[in-house]
Amino acid sequence: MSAAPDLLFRTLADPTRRAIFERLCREGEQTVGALTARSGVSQPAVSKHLGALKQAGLVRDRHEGRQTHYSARPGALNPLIDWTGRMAGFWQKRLDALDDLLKRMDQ
Amino acid sequence: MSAAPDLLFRTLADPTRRAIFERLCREGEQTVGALTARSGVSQPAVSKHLGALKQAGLVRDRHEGRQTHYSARPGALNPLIDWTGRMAGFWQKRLDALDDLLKRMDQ
DNA sequence: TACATCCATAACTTCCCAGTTATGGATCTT
DNA sequence: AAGATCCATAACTGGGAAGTTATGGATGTA
Repeated sequence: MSAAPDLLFRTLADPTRRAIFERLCREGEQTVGALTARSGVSQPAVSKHLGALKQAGLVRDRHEGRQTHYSARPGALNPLIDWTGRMAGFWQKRLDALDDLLKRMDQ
Repeated sequence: MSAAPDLLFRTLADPTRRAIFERLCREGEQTVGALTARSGVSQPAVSKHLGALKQAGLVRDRHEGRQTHYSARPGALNPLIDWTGRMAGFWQKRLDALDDLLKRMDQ
């Protein structure tokens, strides 16, 4: 069930897509048009990225008339935080084990 | 100087490569042969992944005779932790601003 | 109604990258 | 010295994904 980090890493690996997500985090809800304006790519490309972000649970969309508003869902980053924490944890655990060993050797 | 997260995300996006890094975190230093044995891919593929991990600063290598030992460098994950923290921070900051606004409207 | 705007999807092209096999240098073994 | 083992690099192939243009549905506006 470690599939969550995989999708998150894959989704955030693309710079354009990550930039869109960052903008949504910084500036809050945005329409597709607003995001397209300063993205450097075409509108369909932005829509596709937003689709990927949505599938990864990183954004929400809200329809209002003919425009769609997207907003970030930072909670979706939790599996990423967990993963990094786990990696650091393994490291620490092995350090502790080494520490123990050294203490036992010391006496 | 936000190039660090980019390289990290790109490097960790590949499942095989991330699995190698995870094993190094969990079990500590490993030779290329040991990593290849349970990786599901060929030895050259593993070498290539290790090269990518090394270039991203995620692993160290140590030569000993004809074998090369690789070990994880969890400190390299710091830019990732910073990035996620920053995203969550933006979110929180906007929540606080909203809170302020509501308070001012309330009185 | 007719036209314009906003967004999503389809169809296509291009390019990057993960994987392979082949090979060679370096080191250990006999 | 000869053979075997470990690893890295080169050369190549295939698949996927990010980008484009074209288009259409839905909604707002004249």
